[in-house]
Amino acid sequence: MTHYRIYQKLFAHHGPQNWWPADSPFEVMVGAVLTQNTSWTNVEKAIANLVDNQVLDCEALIAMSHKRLAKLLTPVGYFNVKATRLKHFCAWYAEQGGYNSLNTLPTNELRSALLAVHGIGPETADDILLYAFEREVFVIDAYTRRLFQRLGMIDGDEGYETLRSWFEQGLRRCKDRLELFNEYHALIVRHAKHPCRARNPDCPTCQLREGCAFEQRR
DNA sequence: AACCAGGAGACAT
DNA sequence: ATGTCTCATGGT
Repeated sequence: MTHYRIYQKLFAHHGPQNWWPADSPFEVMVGAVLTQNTSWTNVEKAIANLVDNQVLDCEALIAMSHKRLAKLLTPVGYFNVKATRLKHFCAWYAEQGGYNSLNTLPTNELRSALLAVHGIGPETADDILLYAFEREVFVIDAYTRRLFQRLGMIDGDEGYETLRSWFEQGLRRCKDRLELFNEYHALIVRHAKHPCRARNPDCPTCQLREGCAFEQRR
């Protein structure tokens, strides 16, 4: 089964996901940091806190105290770690001249620049590249590993870069890759949250098993 | 009441 | 290069 075929099945079953849920590229970046190992519903609460206090803004986040920021980030957990990471990111972001300035960089350079920021790892960097800077980068996360492991297409212990290039190569000839990568990653997350338990020929997991085994506890 | 959530860094081996 | 630990709230 090809990468694209699995995408088609996911799309047929779940429909368009309209990611990333945010009102601006900067909000995408903030959300990308806050959602590290954290459910999105908790991130929504923290972002609402930032909006309510009028600090969903690069300069405002830099200016405020660590203590106050950490308090607003309470719902996401790891609030001390994430307050530090957000501040590091914002300082870098402002220093680099903001969105338009960074957007002039080619994808590879922008990616290494992001990875050099404390608190931005491969997945967060790729979330930002794909959903904020609209670059053709395939995001790998734990769901992606588990799904394709259960599909028997990978071992599951491959390195991040290995998997990313595996997906990007597998989808290299597809048209509208930006939209494809955007939707594909969102669909994988959707499929993890809403596993299909019935026999469904359009479900990439059900197709191989009786009942959707993906994300089934024990 | 354990378990997981749209990970990353520090540190030891 | 490859494991293990920590960070921490909120929903199931």
